[in-house]
Amino acid sequence: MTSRTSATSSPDGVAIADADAARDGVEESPVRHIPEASVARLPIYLRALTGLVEQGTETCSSEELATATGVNSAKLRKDLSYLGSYGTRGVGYDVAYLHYQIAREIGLTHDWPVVIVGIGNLGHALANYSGFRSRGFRIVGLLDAAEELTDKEVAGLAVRPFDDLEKIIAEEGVAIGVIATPAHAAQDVADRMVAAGITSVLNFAPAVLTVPDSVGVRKVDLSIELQILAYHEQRKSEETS
Amino acid sequence: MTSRTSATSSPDGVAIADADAARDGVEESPVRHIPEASVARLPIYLRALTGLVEQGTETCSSEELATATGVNSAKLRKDLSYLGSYGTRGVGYDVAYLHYQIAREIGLTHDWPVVIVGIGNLGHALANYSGFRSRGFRIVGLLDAAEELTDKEVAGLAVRPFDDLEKIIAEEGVAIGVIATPAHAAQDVADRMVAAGITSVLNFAPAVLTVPDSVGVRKVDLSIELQILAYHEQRKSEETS
DNA sequence: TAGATTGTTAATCGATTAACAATC
DNA sequence: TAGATTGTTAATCGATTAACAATC
Repeated sequence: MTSRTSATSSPDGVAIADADAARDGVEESPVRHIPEASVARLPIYLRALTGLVEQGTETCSSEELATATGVNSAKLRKDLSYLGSYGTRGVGYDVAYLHYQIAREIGLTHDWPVVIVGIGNLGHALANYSGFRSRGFRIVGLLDAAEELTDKEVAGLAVRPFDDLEKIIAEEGVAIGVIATPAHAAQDVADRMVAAGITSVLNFAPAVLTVPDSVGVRKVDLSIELQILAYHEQRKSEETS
Repeated sequence: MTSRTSATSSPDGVAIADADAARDGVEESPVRHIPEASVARLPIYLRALTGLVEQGTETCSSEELATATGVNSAKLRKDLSYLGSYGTRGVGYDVAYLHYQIAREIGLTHDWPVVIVGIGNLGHALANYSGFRSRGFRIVGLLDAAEELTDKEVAGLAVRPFDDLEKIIAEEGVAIGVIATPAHAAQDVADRMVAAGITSVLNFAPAVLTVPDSVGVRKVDLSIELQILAYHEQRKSEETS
């Protein structure tokens, strides 16, 4: 409820969202609820649209966008219909306009300061990942508990001691934290993030995190995907029909 | 249908699965179909069980395992019931036994040689990721098109030119390939992998891959997860109730 | 036998998708 | 007007979960 306090009281103009939120809140009344499965596909459509914009394509049909993203076209139209009616019957969608509407819906028209904790191989890769910066995410802190990493430069940023966490979160108004530490450290990092005001956590550590209900957590597990592939691979060789 | 040819004709004993498959095929008749959503949770249960084994816990209830994994206990029991009846009413599950059964179901009791193509930051992180090795995945090739990387040592393996792909796949009987290249190179890499006999692809590149139906593809997109978090983060600040 | 916990049933919920009326 | 394509309906499919009989 009263969660984003530190994220909105930023002194240096990074503070976000609330003015827009108030406006949007007035105009779109019934708190449109977009199904989780649809939300998860919006970034996929967005990337395909970015590609079309770069190609100079001005208009596309749901069929074309569906092919480009590997999604069923009826599903795609239904997904888009949750956002509003941004297409034109008989014509299709204006690429640039739809791109903007999806970006706005996801929140990518905001500025999202992010901290990454744990600058091992993975943290290093994440810090350099261009897909973050290009989508409104701004890395404002790389932190690691290992003293030997302090002040080393990674992706143009000096690594800082983990104990600077609270200070950076407060100064920059950080709402989103990324955990790329070993499993045993993850819960402690999450606790400190939450205490400092972070309300969304992206967890790469192989650990289940306990956080208050008001805090969003998503988990990426590299080995789980590989295991799911192995399961299907094994099934293929078992096919004796 | 006739897909895994090169993966099974390996000359050096890496060839896998087929003997086991024949045996299993005889014993478990009706080609048990495990729902996709359940398959995706098996690795999560497996990890929790690994933790319990390490703690020396011998038995656990569905309730305990559910709490440890953040899953509803009824759902967990239903998931496990697809594998067989491995629990004891009134008692719970034998941790070591259940661990083995899940590992066997996923295929982690096999040896899975894997190649990684694209040794940038992410490929580097993947090569060093301990979660692969500890689960039966064995990295047998790190490949990159950039000549300046050739013969550099990463995770104890010399990086090899991309053109060695077919040779390594044939020699080692590789069925699973990991793509960690930039988006523009991903489809070409996938095509060459498939032509060389690979039947499962884990794709980290931000691109939609086109492969034959017989080839399994899973996609991990780091920025998509962050965008989904941003969506929910934005919704939190819009709550005007 | 009494207590505990599994494995399964069945109700519910949510997601997918073919089909088509609306409309450009 | 004719052709094209959206936005929506409704049927279907799959996943979740409370409840409980089976059974240790």
